[in-house]
Amino acid sequence: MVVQQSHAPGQHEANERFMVSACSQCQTRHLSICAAFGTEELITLDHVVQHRTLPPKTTLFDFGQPVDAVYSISEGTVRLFRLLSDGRRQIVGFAIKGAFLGVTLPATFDLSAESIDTVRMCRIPVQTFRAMIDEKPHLLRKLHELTARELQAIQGQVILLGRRNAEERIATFLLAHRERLARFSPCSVTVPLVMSRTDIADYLGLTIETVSRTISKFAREKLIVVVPDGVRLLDIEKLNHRANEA
Amino acid sequence: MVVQQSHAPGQHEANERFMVSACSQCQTRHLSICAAFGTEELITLDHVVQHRTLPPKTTLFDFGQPVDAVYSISEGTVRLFRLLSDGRRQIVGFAIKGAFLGVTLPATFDLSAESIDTVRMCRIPVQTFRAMIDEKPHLLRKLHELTARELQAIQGQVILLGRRNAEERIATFLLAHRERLARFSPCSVTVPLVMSRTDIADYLGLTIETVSRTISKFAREKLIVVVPDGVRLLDIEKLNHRANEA
DNA sequence: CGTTTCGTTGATATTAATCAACGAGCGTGG
DNA sequence: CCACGCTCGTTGATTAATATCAACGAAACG
Repeated sequence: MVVQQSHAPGQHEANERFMVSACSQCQTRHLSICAAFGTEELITLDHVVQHRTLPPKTTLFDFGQPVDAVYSISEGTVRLFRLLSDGRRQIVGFAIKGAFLGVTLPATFDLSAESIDTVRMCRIPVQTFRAMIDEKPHLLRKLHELTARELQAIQGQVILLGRRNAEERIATFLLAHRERLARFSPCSVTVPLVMSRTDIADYLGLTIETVSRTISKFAREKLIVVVPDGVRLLDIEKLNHRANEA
Repeated sequence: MVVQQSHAPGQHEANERFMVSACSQCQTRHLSICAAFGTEELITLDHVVQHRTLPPKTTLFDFGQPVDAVYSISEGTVRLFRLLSDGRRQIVGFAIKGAFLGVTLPATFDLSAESIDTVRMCRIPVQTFRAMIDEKPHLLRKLHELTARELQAIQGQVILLGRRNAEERIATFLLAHRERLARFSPCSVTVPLVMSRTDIADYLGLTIETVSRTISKFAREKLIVVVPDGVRLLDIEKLNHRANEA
């Protein structure tokens, strides 16, 4: 669904001539909704998909906007959020490699989305996508599966926000984020955090100060070490215990 | 999907002889997933569906249990929740008439469910349901639609729990609950609350005391009146303002 | 090199939780 | 039928957790 990596200007066209399908070569394909496509469908897809690279802090779409396209993220991190009228923000999730934005196929976006770092993505016009769903029950099945997975994930978020304290939230977040990233990068105790403390705070229903203090506390207790753009988990055992406290 | 109402013992068999399909006579059919079924399918359904009436405070299923059946609620209220090991409870939703439990088709239940009051429901063995989905793309479409709607609803819950204070939560809950109930009963300013204050607290991520105090405060301010088993909304305008404060 | 953003830390304020007491309603059993 | 014991909701007093306000240093940025 996305070409493997950026090419020198001249090389790009060359690739298009040689490759049967750029989407079929896509590294994130098997992680994404595109895993549901067969070879011919991928070729069809090549003609409708728009590959885009977004700089950091770019809006993908805004809450309430009519849905004109759906997105598959192939690199980078996107924050999905809602703003209250007074500026309070709740981040509902971080979309990373393989994420599909638009599982609910709403008429208007039910969330806003912004790139955090540089994001590569595939944009599919929604009418095209709907047409494909109508043709292929298999795709609808995959879409339902993705929606179901998302629903289950967000149920966890509800429990976190409703009934867990600051320490449990941070510990849970670090462990869960590591887990998510482990799907690609070899499983490491170093958890890269491309999002800011403010993003983490708005995701966990806390303030930036509480996030900072709790991370500092964990560091003081030697559960983690803060490293540039992330944390290294020193004691996953104990961290897990702090996540499921009591 | 469910017969209209309970019958005298002898009458029940009589009805079965006369009616083409009990499910086709179901009052809640058009509100539920069964709206996706055609006439012949409803007849098929009659043979696999188990109609059950549960007394209050009865477990429908427990978190982690293998999913053996899915449920359609035709009367009463069910609480859907997760328990933490120390007894903290987070209610994720209240299922009422027309609700379908099992939209994500998981292998094991991702929530626990208990009747709050007397609940009438239709139980469909999961393998039967899966088989129907495999045959009918239309049903899968409906299921996806339900899952999507649920996902959108729970996103609202995340925003509520993450970024709204006690007053906003209570006001939002009362208005939203009224809205949900308005689908059946003629739209009234009286909101029946079958669930206890503890249930409301566990749904809104608060304590029972905070719920009680906030409701009392709204009553003192003449926004609502507490009536037996519910509240009457006196000033929906202002209540709405309190819900979306700032 | 100034300026802005970001993360950290400290002091204080505020919200909601906790602890505690009480009264009303309800079901049970004497 | 009444008395007892529950559960439930309410309210008050206090505590604890987290938010808010404020200051600062370091890194990033133009």
